[in-house]
Amino acid sequence: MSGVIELLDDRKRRILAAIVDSYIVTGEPVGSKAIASLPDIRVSPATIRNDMAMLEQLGYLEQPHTSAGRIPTFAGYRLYIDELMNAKTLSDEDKKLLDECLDVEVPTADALIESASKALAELTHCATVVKNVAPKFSVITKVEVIPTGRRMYVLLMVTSSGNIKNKVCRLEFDLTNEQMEFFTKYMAENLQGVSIDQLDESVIERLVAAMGTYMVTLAPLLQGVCELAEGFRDNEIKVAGEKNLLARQDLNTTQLMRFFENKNEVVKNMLDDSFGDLQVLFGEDGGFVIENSSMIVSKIKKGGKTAGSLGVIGPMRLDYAKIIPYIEYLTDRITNLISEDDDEDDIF
Amino acid sequence: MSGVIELLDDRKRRILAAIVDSYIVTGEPVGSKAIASLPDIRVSPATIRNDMAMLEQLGYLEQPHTSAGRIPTFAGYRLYIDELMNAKTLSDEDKKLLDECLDVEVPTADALIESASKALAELTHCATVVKNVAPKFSVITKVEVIPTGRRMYVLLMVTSSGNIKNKVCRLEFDLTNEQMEFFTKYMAENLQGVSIDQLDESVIERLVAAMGTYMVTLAPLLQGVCELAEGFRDNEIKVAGEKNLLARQDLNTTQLMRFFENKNEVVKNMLDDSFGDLQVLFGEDGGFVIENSSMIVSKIKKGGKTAGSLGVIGPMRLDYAKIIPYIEYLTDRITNLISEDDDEDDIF
DNA sequence: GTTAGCACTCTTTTTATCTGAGTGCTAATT
DNA sequence: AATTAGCACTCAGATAAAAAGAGTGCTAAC
Repeated sequence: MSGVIELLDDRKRRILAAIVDSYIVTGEPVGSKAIASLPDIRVSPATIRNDMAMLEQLGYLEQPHTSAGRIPTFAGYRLYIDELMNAKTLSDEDKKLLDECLDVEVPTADALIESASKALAELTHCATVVKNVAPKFSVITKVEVIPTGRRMYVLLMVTSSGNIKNKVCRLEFDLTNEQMEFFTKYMAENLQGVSIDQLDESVIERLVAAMGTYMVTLAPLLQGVCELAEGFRDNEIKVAGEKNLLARQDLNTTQLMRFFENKNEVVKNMLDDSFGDLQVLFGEDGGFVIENSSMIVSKIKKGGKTAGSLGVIGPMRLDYAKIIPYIEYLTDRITNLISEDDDEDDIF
Repeated sequence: MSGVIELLDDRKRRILAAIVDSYIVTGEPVGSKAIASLPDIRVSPATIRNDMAMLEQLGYLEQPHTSAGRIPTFAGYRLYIDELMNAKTLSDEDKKLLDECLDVEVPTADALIESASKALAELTHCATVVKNVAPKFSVITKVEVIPTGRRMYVLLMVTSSGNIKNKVCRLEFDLTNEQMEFFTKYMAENLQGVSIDQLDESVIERLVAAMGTYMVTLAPLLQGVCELAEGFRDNEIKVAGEKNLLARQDLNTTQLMRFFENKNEVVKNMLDDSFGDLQVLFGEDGGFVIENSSMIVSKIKKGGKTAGSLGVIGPMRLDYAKIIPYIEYLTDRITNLISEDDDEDDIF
């Protein structure tokens, strides 16, 4: 091994790391002089220039123009993230801060993910995106109907993941007590334990058909039940802190808008694709086109399966060394918290 | 009267109107030549220049710099809106379009206002703001508690305005059937008919005290009830279409952000202040500082009292002649729709 | 292998000049 | 008395030229 010429020796790696570090902070191309002045680099600018030329040849750096410093390429960032940066370990204060974000009243997967998302957007001054697939795993535990006015009824649906949604239905006629009791019982018998994912029009149609003609007045309620389930499913992708990005001038506003408007289609695929627990995607990767942007995503698990993901979207020059540990910590905690629930409360 | 020199004769008014019209469309200062070329102005540029100088002296116009055309001042806009512009009358298609926006499933004040707000944001490419004070008028019609898991209960609150909110409570102990029945009955006896506006901590404390020691386990539920009422109250101000404004470069992004972040405090006062049914506020008026911005607000009524307001926020150079009729129509329709309900369904 | 020195490149900043839209005033016209 | 043509004047914005500066690559010396 010692005979092999190392294309990327230790010094070059340190220089590359220093360049990315600097670029992340300033956003300006980095010159040889700036690097030479760093305390732990003990060579002259000329030497650094040679190394930089080499790093450029290897595809880790590029020059915006001849007389400018260097900026990292995609490959440069990747290497930095995978091998070069020294991820900050979280201080106890950091952990305490993050724990507080997860201290929600009722720690369902939903509430935890949502709260983490908002906190992270705040902390990083970036946008965050969450995907919550808890609905897919969760089943209906309860459907209630409650009269609230003349011909007005509230449908209430509770799922095993602890989520609740309600919906007002306006009917053509008032229901008799008998009808209401029938409905509640019918729902308990036919929908309890049914996966949110499976409950679609076809199920409803079958139920309506099976219900018999006498109870046909109840059909609109069943329709409402279906819409409630849909509501749970549609809720999958959520973005927080969009405004943090719109203010930045290194990201294209139009592209951002387009992204946010189509978040459901766009992000869904990105988070679906199989990848490790934590992954960083760049700009045009994975079909979402926000030039100069980067996305750090991490998975949240539950019983071995992916229960959701939490991600930060920002400029390419994110403070990876800080943010990655943040995300890792949050997703780990959430993963633990929702697993604990499993034993304690049998929510799923 | 005929002897009095008219400072603002008909021609000057027409010229002012033409200048504002043009500026609203182009955003560029308007010169004498452009006005002279209009079909219904039959005087030379020189004459128009004289009139423009006069209009400037009167405070209706200003020049960004010597060699530029004129732009309207606040007073210019005000006169334009109050007297000069010819508001477009809505075509049948327009009305149909707007009616469709109000065709919501369950026409509560809330739903109507929300739907109108979103539609208006879309139609005008501006932000819209709504204030919904329905909660103030509405009273509690129902409080239910529904068990949904070990020590987990859903509180459901329904108000007379047809709004529903739910909240999960996690208790220290499971409730007995007896306790649940007691709670429901206690709520029905003590909170039914109580105004959302009045239900605060002090009421809850009184109820807890009156409940007796045996039922003290229920205190957290009462706390939850209080929070639900708070939730109704907090929901007062909503903004839609923020992004439409962030894209514009004639509005200061920072000021916009600040505005949106503090919308609750800022907008509340603006809409509270007594004013006519429809009002236009400019830039720095009323304490909200988005330079170069304008806000058209219109009231929604219910039984003579203000039930809410609907407003459009955009650049000063809004298409008032089009948007004002839109808002007027929408608020009128909503006012009618929620009054009809009064007779038909006795929701309030 | 490293470094000082230096010519070279290319962006950015500064300075100067030009152009044109639009005005205000005066004097002629209706 | 009101309107208009004519003209000098102003000033923002565009275009061009010049200067400054940051950073490089290469060569030759260490």
